[in-house]
Amino acid sequence: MPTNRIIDFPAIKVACQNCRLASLCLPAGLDGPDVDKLEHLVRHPSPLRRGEHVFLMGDRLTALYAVHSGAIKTYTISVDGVEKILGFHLPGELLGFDGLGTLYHRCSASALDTTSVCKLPFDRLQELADHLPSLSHQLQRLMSEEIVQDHAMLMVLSDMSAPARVATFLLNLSGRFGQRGLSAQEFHLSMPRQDIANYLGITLETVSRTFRQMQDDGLIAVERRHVQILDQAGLEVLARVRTGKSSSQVT
Amino acid sequence: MPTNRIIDFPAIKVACQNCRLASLCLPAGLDGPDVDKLEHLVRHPSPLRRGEHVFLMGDRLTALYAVHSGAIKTYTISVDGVEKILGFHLPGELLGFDGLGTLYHRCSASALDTTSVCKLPFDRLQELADHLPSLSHQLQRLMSEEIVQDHAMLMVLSDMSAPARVATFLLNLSGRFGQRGLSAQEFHLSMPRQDIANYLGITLETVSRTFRQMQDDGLIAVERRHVQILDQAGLEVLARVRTGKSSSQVT
DNA sequence: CGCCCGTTTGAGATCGTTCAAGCCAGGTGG
DNA sequence: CCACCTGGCTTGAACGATCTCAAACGGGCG
Repeated sequence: MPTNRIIDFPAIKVACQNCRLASLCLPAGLDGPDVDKLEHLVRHPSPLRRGEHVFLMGDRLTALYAVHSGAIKTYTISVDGVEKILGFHLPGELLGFDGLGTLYHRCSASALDTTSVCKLPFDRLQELADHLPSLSHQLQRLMSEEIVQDHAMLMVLSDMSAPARVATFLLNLSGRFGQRGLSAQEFHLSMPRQDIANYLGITLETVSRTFRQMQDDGLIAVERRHVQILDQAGLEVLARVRTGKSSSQVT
Repeated sequence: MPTNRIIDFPAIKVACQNCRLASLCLPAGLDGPDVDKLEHLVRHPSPLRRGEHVFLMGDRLTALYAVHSGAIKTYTISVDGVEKILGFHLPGELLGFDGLGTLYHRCSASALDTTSVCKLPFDRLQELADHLPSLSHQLQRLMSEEIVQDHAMLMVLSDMSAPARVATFLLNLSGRFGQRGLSAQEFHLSMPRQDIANYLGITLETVSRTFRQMQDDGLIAVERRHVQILDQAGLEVLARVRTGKSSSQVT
């Protein structure tokens, strides 16, 4: 692997203080001076290329990571070698919480695109959190939100028809892009169809067919990785179509 | 609702110090004196009857709860009124982590059987944790483990055939009963078929048929709520039968 | 004793998968 | 600059696991 010396990054100063994502990330809810302390322990490894890993399942947990730019997928490999994608992570989101129990990573994380991350060495982060309740609480909040997200995903996977899953996925991405100041109507999918399918618990053919159907219905315009949301309300209706499964209805 | 005064509980002193479940619960990893401090804030509400709630989705989070005896289910109701069961909680397990982000409960929790819980008032718990890093870390660990569990469930729901789901469910319960010093081979299902089905993302008819098939295959003996595991290895094999779904195989 | 609810069992319908072929864009080499 | 090749994506047709609908069963409780 030749060392790429054409681009040099030292000039780019990434600081939580002036990061547009601070309100979505770990600094949220911290006082200025506390953000300063947090910032002193953040490291900025050189950007990852597509497919490179942030950490691998089984690695000792040495740090938590925040996505700074690009996109990351987290996934596990089951005993029989099947990959299951657990989530896609956009700028401002933290990775690694599932390793805090055992201090070993329980899933792998790899870049979907050229991606830069902020590294938060765990020992030092923990030490700081022990002295800053506000930081400790913020970590707690973020973990809690991950649990809530996972619960939402459980609902998607157990209850929803394929079109509802895809609609939910697009709306979720759209909302997250919007939060980050990007267009919520038009965006780029950094993951292949296979990964979307895996994440949603359906096949890539079904994803493809569903995209087409949505396009024919005028809900979206999709061209390979480029997606445009034409009828958000329509998607929201579609997202509510359950499979049924005789789930107990509470009226 | 008549007040039941036949049984009186004051004589029953529930203390973390001599609770058989301490090693699975919040006191795990705390020093003796710290357990003592924790114990001073624990409250013991009178037992819940089947169907009674520990908390409701939308309630302000005032406490975390540990199951002391019995069993609890947590579930959400989606906008269109469909119930989705997120988990079953056995003695020693904590509830409420999903409310730490917003300070409102994001799911409901109800008793599957007569159940007693230990109530941990949140303000006081947080305050104590701010001064006891070991408690804070233990909370962190438990939340992390919940995330890991949810991830395992995502895998079950997106990848597995109905028989594999049921087998996984039985093995999971079996293991948890074993950890608690109960029989891992023979146990009681405190939840109806409908709830098992809902939790596993299949229909109650499929659960019923799968139980029958497993019984015919000599893997289990099942009689209504009573289950006996006859061939654990066989169940483990069954639990690995995926639906396929063209998931990327990593060999 | 009889009702009711949870459960079992059966037969047909359906959604999504499977398998298979073709397409398109981007990169490579002539 | 173009032909070719590759990998990701699309499209089609048939199959099958699981759902749906429906009916019967049985244990527990009033």
